[in-house]
Amino acid sequence: MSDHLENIPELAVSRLLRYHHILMGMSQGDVVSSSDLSEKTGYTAAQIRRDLTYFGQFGTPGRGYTVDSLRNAIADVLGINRESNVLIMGVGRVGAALLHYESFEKHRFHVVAAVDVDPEKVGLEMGRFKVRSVEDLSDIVTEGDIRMAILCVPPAQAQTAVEQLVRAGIRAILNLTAMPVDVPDDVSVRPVNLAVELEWLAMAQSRRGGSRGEKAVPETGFNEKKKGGD
Amino acid sequence: MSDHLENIPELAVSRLLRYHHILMGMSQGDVVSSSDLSEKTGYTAAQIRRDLTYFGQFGTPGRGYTVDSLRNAIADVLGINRESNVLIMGVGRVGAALLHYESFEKHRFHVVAAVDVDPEKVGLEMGRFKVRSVEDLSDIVTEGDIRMAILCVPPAQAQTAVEQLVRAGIRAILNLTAMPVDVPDDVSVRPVNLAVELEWLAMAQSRRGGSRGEKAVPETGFNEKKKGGD
DNA sequence: ATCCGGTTGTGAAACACATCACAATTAAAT
DNA sequence: ATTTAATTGTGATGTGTTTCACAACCGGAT
Ligand SMILES: NC(=O)c1ccc[n+]([C@@H]2O[C@H](COP(=O)([O-])OP(=O)(O)OC[C@H]3O[C@@H](n4cnc5c(N)ncnc54)[C@H](O)[C@@H]3O)[C@@H](O)[C@H]2O)c1
Ligand SMILES: NC(=O)c1ccc[n+]([C@@H]2O[C@H](COP(=O)([O-])OP(=O)(O)OC[C@H]3O[C@@H](n4cnc5c(N)ncnc54)[C@H](O)[C@@H]3O)[C@@H](O)[C@H]2O)c1
Repeated sequence: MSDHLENIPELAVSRLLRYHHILMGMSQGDVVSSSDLSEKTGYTAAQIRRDLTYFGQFGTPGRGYTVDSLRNAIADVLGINRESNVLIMGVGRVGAALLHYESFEKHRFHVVAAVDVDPEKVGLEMGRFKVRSVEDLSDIVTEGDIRMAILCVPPAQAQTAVEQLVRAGIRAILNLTAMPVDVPDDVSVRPVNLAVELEWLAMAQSRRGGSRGEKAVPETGFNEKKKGGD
Repeated sequence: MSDHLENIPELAVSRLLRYHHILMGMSQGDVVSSSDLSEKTGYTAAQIRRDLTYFGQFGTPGRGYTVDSLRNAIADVLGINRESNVLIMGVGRVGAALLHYESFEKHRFHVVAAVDVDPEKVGLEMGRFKVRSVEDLSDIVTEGDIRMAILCVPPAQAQTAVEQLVRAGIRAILNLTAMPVDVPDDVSVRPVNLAVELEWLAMAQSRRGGSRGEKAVPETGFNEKKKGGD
């Protein structure tokens, strides 16, 4: 309960996020040992214990860690210990699927609004939402206390849409578009690109016969930087 | 053009994948320097050059690298220099969106079939596909020469569905389900979980005022290992 | 009260990775 | 032909991360 996020190794941070996620799926009262977590993650038990010592001591020797307090400690140091409201931008096939998806709630993310530029879409009821116009974006963001958005507009509109989002006050964007976007330094973008994910699989494929795919490997970063091809 | 994937540092591999992706979006004839790539990726130019020396020398001093040959060399060493056929399993909202998505072609992934368990869905025309029954899975996989699948069934069916896929001969699975799944050692799974991606953003959010989010960070690994909660 | 199996927390050593700095090389200009 | 400006490829160095191995610790059994 001492050190802060800045002094924790980047790679440890990505693992902490993983532990957190696993702990979210365990019953509060339970006790979990580093070797339990090792089995679930593929990381070594020693590494897990080391990761935890970067910011405190929570375990009891001979027993392990109590799920609840460990999860809380991690969430605390990662700064993900609060509720977040989320906006969906672009209600096409992907955006519509997201509006019917309920499972974000468990992770304390609340989808609270959806906007589209297409007059045909504005006003439609989808899931438990009414699609609103992108013209009202600023108001929606302010009223809804929204700081995060999921971007699912066509790639060609990605940059424009991001600029609208930023102007409206959004500070974090999950970019489902395959298109890289530029943002100011104080806005975070996290790209998700299924083609890239498939490429990882293709790579793993071609490794058959080489090293067995045991070792777990690190996690990807924060911001995109410049424009580039698709 | 000498060393093999196994002796390349894990972290370098993840960057190579990134370079590859960027090069895919540039015109073949062009020349690109390590500092160009540095701007686009956020990695230092020295690091990029170092990454490339792990498996050969392709540049001409004073000019840089020709896009085409560099991309090819990377694709070659990563083993992603071939076409792959892909199956969609579960044609709900997400699966249907994927069936209308064309952009995988650019990356040499070809969606060639879709299956569902629901008799209401089987036989429907979606995009340019006819949804087929999960009972015909083995035949479809064999006939279509398919080794990769994108899993978009409900979380509760994830493990069952994966077992069907593996039995049918699929060797690589992109898991869009939020549910971790077990697979044999020689099958690769790549989980994509939007809630986790949102958590990265929440984390970046809470850093405001701390370290500027400049530094690019590594990329996540191959296989899940055991079951766990959602 | 003591022992015992199991587990944590952590120094120290080993390893992997990134950065630095520059000689070698090239294309283009003169 | 020579100069110039640009850029590569890489030893050497330094930093960051993982692993090892074990003393300290805890709770429960005897
Ligand atoms: N469909 C898939 O399976 C899939 C897979 C991976 C990535 N993607 C990407 O996700 C994005 C969305 O895909 P989709 O299939 O839902 O596309 P879509 O064309 O069905 O939907 C796009 C929606 O965005 C709206 N829009 C356009 N500009 C806007 C703006 N400035 N503000 C608000 N709304 C705006 C459009 O009116 C439309 O309703 C695309 O970038 C696509 O490349 C899609
Ligand atoms: N909807 C979203 O925005 C979203 C976002 C993130 C993740 N996900 C995940 O993606 C998955 C799919 O989501 P969805 O909204 O499309 O769900 P959905 O319920 O609309 O579709 C699921 C489909 O899978 C089929 N199915 C079930 N068992 C099957 C089997 N054994 N073999 C073949 N098909 C089978 C069902 O018949 C149904 O058509 C879920 O796991 C969900 O958690 C969805």
